[in-house]
Amino acid sequence: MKIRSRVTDVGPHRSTRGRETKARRQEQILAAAFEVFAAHGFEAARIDEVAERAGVAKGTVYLYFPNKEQMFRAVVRSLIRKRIDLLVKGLPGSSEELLRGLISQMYANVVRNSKVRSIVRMLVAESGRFPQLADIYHREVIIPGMNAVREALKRGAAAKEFRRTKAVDFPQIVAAPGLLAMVWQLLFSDRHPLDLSAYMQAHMEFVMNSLRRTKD
Amino acid sequence: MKIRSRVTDVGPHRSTRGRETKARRQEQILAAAFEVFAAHGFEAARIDEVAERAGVAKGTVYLYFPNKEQMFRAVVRSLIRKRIDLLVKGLPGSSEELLRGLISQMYANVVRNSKVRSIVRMLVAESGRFPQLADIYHREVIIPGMNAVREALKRGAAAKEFRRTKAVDFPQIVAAPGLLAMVWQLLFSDRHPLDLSAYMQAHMEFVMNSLRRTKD
Amino acid sequence: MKIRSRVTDVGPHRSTRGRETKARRQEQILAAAFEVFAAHGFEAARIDEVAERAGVAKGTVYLYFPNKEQMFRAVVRSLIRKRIDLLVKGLPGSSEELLRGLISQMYANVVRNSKVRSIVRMLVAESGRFPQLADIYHREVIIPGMNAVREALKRGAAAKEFRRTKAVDFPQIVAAPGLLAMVWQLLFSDRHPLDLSAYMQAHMEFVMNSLRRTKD
Amino acid sequence: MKIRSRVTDVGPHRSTRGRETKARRQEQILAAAFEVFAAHGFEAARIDEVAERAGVAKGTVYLYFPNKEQMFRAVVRSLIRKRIDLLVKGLPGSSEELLRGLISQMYANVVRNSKVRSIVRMLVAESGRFPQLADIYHREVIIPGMNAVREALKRGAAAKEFRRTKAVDFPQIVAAPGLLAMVWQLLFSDRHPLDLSAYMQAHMEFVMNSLRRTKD
DNA sequence: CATGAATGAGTGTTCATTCAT
DNA sequence: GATGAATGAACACTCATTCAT
Repeated sequence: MKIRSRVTDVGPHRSTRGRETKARRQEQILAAAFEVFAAHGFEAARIDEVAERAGVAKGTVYLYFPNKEQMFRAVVRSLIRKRIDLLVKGLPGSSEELLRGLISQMYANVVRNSKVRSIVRMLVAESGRFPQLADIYHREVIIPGMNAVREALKRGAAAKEFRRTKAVDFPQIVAAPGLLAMVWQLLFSDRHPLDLSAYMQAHMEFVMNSLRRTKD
Repeated sequence: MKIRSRVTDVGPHRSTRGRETKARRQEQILAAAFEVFAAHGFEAARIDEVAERAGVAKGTVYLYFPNKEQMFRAVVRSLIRKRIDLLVKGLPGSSEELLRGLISQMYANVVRNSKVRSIVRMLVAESGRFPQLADIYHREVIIPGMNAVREALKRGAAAKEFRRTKAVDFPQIVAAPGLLAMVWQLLFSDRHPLDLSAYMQAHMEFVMNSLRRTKD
Repeated sequence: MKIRSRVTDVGPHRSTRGRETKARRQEQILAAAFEVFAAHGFEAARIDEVAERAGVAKGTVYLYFPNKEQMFRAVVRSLIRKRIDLLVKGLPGSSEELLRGLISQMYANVVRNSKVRSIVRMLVAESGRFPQLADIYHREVIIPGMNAVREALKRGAAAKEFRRTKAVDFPQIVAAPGLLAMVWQLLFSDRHPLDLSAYMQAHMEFVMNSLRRTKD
Repeated sequence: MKIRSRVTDVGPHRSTRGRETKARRQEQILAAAFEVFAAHGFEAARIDEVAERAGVAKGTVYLYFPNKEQMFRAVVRSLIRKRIDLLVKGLPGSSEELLRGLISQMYANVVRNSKVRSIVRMLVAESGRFPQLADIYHREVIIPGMNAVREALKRGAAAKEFRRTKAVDFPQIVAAPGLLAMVWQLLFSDRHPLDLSAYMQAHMEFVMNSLRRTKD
């Protein structure tokens, strides 16, 4: 084990070179690789740039990943893994509250999260080249998310709170505006920004209007 | 070695063919370029492959496009132009019928159209590199589409057919499930196919439930 | 900036282990290096593989050899040294018996010895890069071997047992089939194996027929 | 030897760039590649150097050979093909004359030919990596050569000119001194040159002494 | 002494672009 | 115009060598 002095980081001279643990290095490079892949896509990403951003030499990158492709896979996988549980958290209260909570979470953790946006972009861009990654995403993110929504719809229907709806078979429909918001930000954020708060409210209103049995 | 018939290709003197061959060539190359860009993305696309698919020599491509980037731009622009008007067609009948028609059109012309899917993929993938293209798409496709939906919503509200909804400010929400279906097909089509007909019905039901003032 | 304390480099106390370990390590590495160089040639040999086969870390190799080139030289030199005396052993009996003994030895110790074959291969392959090594081989192996044969030829001629022959000036000629057998094995051993015993007999018969004065 | 096109070379201005036929370019590069491979071996050979010697850009090399390995194979194959027939020429006169002719040819065309020496070096050096090439050499050069010698031995025996010898089973033995001379030149030419003429005479004398039935 | 992580110059190969015919 | 051979800059990846621990 190495004696890592936190103090020296702010020392008179940045010790750029390898002081960090192997795992830390791995993460450094992974983080740098994410940035580069997210910015340019797989093919246009340069290992040189990854190395530079990670603060290591080019060769060092290859001590941690056998090649560019595996590096890309590792990047996407590691990022997908991090968001899963956030979606399928607890399920308390009335069905409406529950569903609102899920949607709210989706916006907080997914739509507003620029990393997640980047993952989605990368998946869309490279799904031809790396279909397995889309698969992982489907299994780890989409399915859990859909199940959570479906559960809420069923519970609401059972409690006569929600009407019966085909959306039980396609819970994606409920979440779709969230995806649209993500894509919107990917494509138009600078020139045609979206008021996400108002958008989310409209989204929720739209969903609840569709589901609620009693009319106001 | 290739069996290349030299004779038929270039006549020794003014080739009798090709008056408008010029324009046709342009289109051939454009079509080939679309296929290649759609399949591989900008960076991984090979001019070689474009030329081969277009049935011309590599050098010829450069007679029609100054470089790869302009070629890409031309491809996307030409494709965007073609779909616009389909969405904003006539607006007859009841508001519900109108809206259903719009959604139905969206599925027929957009969601189910693999070219459009490819455009979306390319836009998502390359919007970092070519932001203007997203702009064009926004102007030519998104805005007209949103206006059409908004118009239907307003008309329905004016006729007391639809309830008042914030979705008027964000007509994207109504169409969002269509986008989701497109992305779904891009990412998961092979391994987790989507029953588009049932999905569209669920989508419509969901929308109409949300908008209709009278309950069934 | 690195804070390198020169003092700590010298261990605080003499390491009790490894007295002759030093020499043993040297040999381990040398043996491993031979295998690797023999298998791949100088340029294609990997220090990594040498270290692995020697059971040491890569850096350790550099404690015993300043660089790859010196390592190669050491390998070849050490191997050349080991075979010399075997050829020039005692010279008893009739000249024919003597010569037969020399040839027999050559097959037993040289032709059939895969290490020697590897040396020859390495010399042939790398003589352009390392001409001194060929020199050593010439001095330590070729010259002694030629002298032994020449001596036998002279003795046989003096005893009227052998006829006078120009081969005295080129004793290589007598041994040449042995070299051919080695090269044959290097190039064709797997697909076109050589029956070495029969070959050696034919070789001896051919030599003796050439040298003997009386005819059978 | 190359048939250098006379006319175009003396053009008004040395057109260094691609004027030559595709086939000619191929040969240029092949010739350059031979030089480089012969000088350094496969692994140490640099494509850069090949290109430079061929007077083309590095990329051009890859228009003619898909990769370094195929280039190497092509080099060796093309060289092997050129020498075959020279060995198995006509078979006139007495058996001794015939055999002397064969040996003489071997020295003139093989031993003294530096290209052939280089091939042998390359085969020895790289036979581990490219065993098929040794195979080709065996089939195209060794076997024909051995057959020619065997034929001469048989004919001589049938005519009672030569004695019966096991060398019929191993004609390599008769030619072995030629190989030794080649290897000698590869290894020792500069520092310990060989008087090839005297050597060849000694070789022939040695062979004839071994084969002739009548004694002088 | 030994280690093995880190380095970075160097190599094979690709590919957008040019240009002589 | 059309061709496709040629170019050379650029990139992924390797590996001998160094050095902090």
